[in-house]
Amino acid sequence: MIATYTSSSLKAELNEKGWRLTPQRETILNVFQNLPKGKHLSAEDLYNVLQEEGAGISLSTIYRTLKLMARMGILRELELAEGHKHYELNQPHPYHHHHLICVRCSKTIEFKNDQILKIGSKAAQKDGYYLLDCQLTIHAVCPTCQRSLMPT
Amino acid sequence: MIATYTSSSLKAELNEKGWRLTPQRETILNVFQNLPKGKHLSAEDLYNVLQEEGAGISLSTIYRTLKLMARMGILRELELAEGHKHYELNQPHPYHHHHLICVRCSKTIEFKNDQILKIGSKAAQKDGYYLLDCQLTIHAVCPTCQRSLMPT
DNA sequence: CTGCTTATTGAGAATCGTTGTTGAAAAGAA
DNA sequence: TTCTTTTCAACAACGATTCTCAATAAGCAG
Ligand SMILES: [Mn+2]
Ligand SMILES: [Mn+2]
Ligand SMILES: [Zn+2]
Ligand SMILES: [Zn+2]
Repeated sequence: MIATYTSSSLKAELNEKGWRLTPQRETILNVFQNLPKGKHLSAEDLYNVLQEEGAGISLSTIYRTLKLMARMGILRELELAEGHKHYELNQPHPYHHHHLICVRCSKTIEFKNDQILKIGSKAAQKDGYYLLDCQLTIHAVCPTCQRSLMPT
Repeated sequence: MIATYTSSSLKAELNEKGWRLTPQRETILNVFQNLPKGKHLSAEDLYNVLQEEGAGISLSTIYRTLKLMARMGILRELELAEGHKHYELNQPHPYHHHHLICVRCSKTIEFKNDQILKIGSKAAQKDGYYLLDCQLTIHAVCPTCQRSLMPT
């Protein structure tokens, strides 16, 4: 987990594995770096953001880039109970955080806890795994949905 | 989180919300209750198991039941990096556990940690959420895949 | 037990997020 | 530059999940 990527550190990390730095990849990383705290983007969200900014990157490239960056540990891939994945920068302590999700309305709250990352690192290390991301996901029912009479 | 459901405790919990106990729901819960430790089932896995057992339950019903039971907190819905969801019984301490997943080959290891559930409960409680499930998911690269020269 | 109301089922069609395929363009090496 | 390899955009294809709807059967009140 690197705190902030620059063009050249991104290039270095890509080249190390035989990949290339393209304008598209640089642009996409930039969007995530300038994202407000607590904001998560789906592939389609990102596509729309880029359209508005005039940087028309194809959906295919977006999907490929998101997956690539998630596998490199640059982005976190989140399942926020909406039928599609969301992504955000994978930042180290003290920005590292977790998600509390309402399974009914999908409202999501972020929270921090210093122990989690330690527990996760230790678990990965114990079996010789190289840690990419460590997320505590809490599925729950929010106060509003608890009050709602509607079942389901 | 209830340790073991019987026909009647399941019925009670369903009826409380205006739902009904059907033979299909009872059968499906039974499959999970008799599943070997560490085994997870996808919707299609479950469909096949039921076919072999002679209890032909339709895929539609399986999907509906899995979602229902996950929302009730009876089952856990897991994202094990294979493009589809997996399910297992949602059991309390000391059976409650977490998952360490290789993002390349999807190999999954289960591990336990007593603190996690406490941390999760506290986080949910703080915001008035009703806890259903709490899972620490670790994305990593397994030793074998680290050695493999193949990128991606 | 009987009948009524309404949740649930099964079969298949439909949806939609994601992945695969292709020829063209761009990056990196020499 | 020139050659080789990777990446791109566009669109087709895929597959997991959801939806639709007529038929069935829980649950409940009498
Ligand atoms: Mn977040
Ligand atoms: Mn498990
Ligand atoms: Zn809610
Ligand atoms: Zn692996």
